[in-house]
Amino acid sequence: MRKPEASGGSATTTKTTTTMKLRKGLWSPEEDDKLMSYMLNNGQGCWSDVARNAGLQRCGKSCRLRWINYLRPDLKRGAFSPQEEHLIIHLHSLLGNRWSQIAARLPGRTDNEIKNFWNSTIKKRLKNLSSTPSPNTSSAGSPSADSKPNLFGGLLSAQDQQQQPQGLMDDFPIYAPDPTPSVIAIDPFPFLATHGGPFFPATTPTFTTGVEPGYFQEDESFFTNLPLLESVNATTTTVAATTVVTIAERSLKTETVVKEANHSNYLINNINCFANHNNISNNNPKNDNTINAEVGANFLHEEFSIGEWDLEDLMKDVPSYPCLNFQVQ
DNA sequence: AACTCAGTCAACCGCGCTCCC
DNA sequence: TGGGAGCGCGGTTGACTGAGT
Repeated sequence: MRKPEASGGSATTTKTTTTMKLRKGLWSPEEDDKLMSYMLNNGQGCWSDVARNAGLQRCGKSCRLRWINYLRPDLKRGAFSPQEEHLIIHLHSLLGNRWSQIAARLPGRTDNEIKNFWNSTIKKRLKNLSSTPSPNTSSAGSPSADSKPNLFGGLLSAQDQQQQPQGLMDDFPIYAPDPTPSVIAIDPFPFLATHGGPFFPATTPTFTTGVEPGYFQEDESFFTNLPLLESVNATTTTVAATTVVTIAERSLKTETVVKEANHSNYLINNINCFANHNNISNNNPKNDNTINAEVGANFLHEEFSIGEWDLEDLMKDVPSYPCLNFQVQ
């Protein structure tokens, strides 16, 4: 971050507005106040006019950025929720580095925020995962190709997943439409429910295992309509537990190949790890932040490849939010 | 307490697109 | 049709911060 130039510094000269040196660097609270009150009173217009009329010695571009990334009243503050993380990963797998398009589908988040989050957190995590050998490979002597890294700090193997008793994965949250019908129960945008968002009912339903009648299934819900790459490839059997991993890896342009392995304990560790990550207890999965989704039994154990797809077609059912176009009428 | 270093994130930069004259 | 202005976007920078030593 840059230090704000001292108010009244080089910018406050006797020069005319047009020749006045424009300020750079961090915004002072006074500047924020000016821009905020101007925007609330006048709405968005030509940004150079905004800068001029609001009495700011900033370029219009800087004003625009400050407004979009910081002052906009509909911004959501705070850390990304696990659901948002997953959604970002999923959308990134579909859209690539089109941060603005990803942000348009994450209400209250800015492209800059998402970009930073991706570059600082997710990217690094993926990098670590891609280079993390399986701890069970000590006997094998080399990192196992049978193991599958996940984003949540461990490794999953396909056979682990296959061999786990059904129900073990019940707390593993997913957002991708599963081939099995009884899936998906995450509210990615609780504030939308609170504030009567465009795609969710005014009251947040309690998400429990299985389908919420008349909710995700009947509405044009976000997640059930989110095109999953697997569905794009049409022939791939999907397992929820590996979906995030798969998508993330795809985003790194790596082809996912899941083979059989024998790391059952690892799966358990990973489930617990992820449950902890989401503040979920396997014994008592229901709390205020419950992410409770049932995964199908179709654990992935087949190979699939990355194909090309039509972006517009992929995204046609994914709602976007006009939050980047705030304008006072 | 002092220092180092990695992580975070606000802001800038440059490019490309669109619109208008 | 060409050029300039404005805007949006993605990449990058660099100051700040907190953890580790």
